[in-house]
Amino acid sequence: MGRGKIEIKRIENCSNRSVTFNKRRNGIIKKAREISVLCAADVSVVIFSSSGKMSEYSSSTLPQVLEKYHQHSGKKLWDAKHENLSAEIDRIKKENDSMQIELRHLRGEDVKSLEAIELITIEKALENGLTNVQEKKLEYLEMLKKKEKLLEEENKQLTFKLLHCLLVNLQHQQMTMDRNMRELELGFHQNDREFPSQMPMVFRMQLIQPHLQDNK
Amino acid sequence: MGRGKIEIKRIENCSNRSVTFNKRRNGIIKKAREISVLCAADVSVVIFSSSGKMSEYSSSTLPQVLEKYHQHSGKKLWDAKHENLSAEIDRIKKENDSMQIELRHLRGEDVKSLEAIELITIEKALENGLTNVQEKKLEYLEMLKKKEKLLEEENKQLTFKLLHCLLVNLQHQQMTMDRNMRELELGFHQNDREFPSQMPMVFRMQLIQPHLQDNK
DNA sequence: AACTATTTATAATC
DNA sequence: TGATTATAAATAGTT
Repeated sequence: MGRGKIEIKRIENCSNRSVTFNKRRNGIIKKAREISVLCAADVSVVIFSSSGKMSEYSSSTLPQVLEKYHQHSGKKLWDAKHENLSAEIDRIKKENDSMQIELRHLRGEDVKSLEAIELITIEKALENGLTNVQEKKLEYLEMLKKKEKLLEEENKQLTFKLLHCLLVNLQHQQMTMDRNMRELELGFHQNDREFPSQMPMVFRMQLIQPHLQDNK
Repeated sequence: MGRGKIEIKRIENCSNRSVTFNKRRNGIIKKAREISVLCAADVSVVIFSSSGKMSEYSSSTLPQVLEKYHQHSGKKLWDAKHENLSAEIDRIKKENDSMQIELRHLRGEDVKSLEAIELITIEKALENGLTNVQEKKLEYLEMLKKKEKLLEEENKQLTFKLLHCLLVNLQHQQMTMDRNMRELELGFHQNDREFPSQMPMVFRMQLIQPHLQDNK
């Protein structure tokens, strides 16, 4: 139906093919809609263009139609996918079970049915694990000790620096007191209220006392 | 297209509907085949008549087309069943992973990242398991000992019975020999070759010797 | 994307 | 049912 008859074979010209595809796709979907209305039929059409674009028409929802298809054709639709999943579930479940058994054995549960050799194997495994874990614990403790030592060392150095600082401070204080004494002795009393010495006595005491406590 | 134009609405006349359905179904499937060839398209058509009869066309297999559909439309096709299975797989996999981790920890592997508290917990678990397993081993050993004792007891009784049997046997032999002696003394020589005594000497020796060894 | 000559599909009829 | 046919619809080639 058209200006000329065409052979039903792949249209090589890409843009021609695309145009024809669109026209015919619309035609099919229109026809599908018509038959579903005219004849109360349930229809699903899914079309992928050669470029991968999808079009669909479905009188009811596609899953519903597929469910019908499924009923009709005896399961063969879902099975592939479904069976893969089921198989995977089985596989994982088995893995699961064996691990569960191993765990139970390692906990010493459920060992009634075991032979002596198995018991010994499990015991070995447990002892092994225990050794490993205790080793790790030891490592951890040693690490803690090292850290402790480092901190102690740091502490020592800080204390040393602090003491040094304290000493300097004391010397400075002494010097100031000496100067004050000298000023007192020389009788510069009128300047005391207007220009107090750089660091007031109270402040000096606050700074000094904690260190004195630390040194106790 | 036909002798007259028709409105697109349900055909009430049942046989008319059936005729139209068949003609149009053939038409759609023909068109589907044509577009798939002309345009290298992937097409699936599923049609159910109002009486429930199914027709289908699919350029590749329907599951393949549906797989494509699935990829395109993101899961909404593989409904409840499928998702249940997927969810179960996820659940089991998680369970699996946690068990695997626990097992690794119990083996003392992979514990670099662990905190001290965790290490101690694992150690406790291992010690617990070890205690349990060793208990079981003890039970097993005791069971073996009991069995041993039972067997020894049984053995003793069997030995006793055997000795008794042996004694009876010896007595019987003695009696036979005595009788033979008496017969010899009484001069019944001619009967010896034709009627040898019930149990020949050689057989008696075979039966007796092993018991003598056991008794040593 | 619209047009149109022609083919194709199909509704009505036999 | 199945074949025929007049006509509607689809569409290939064209603009």
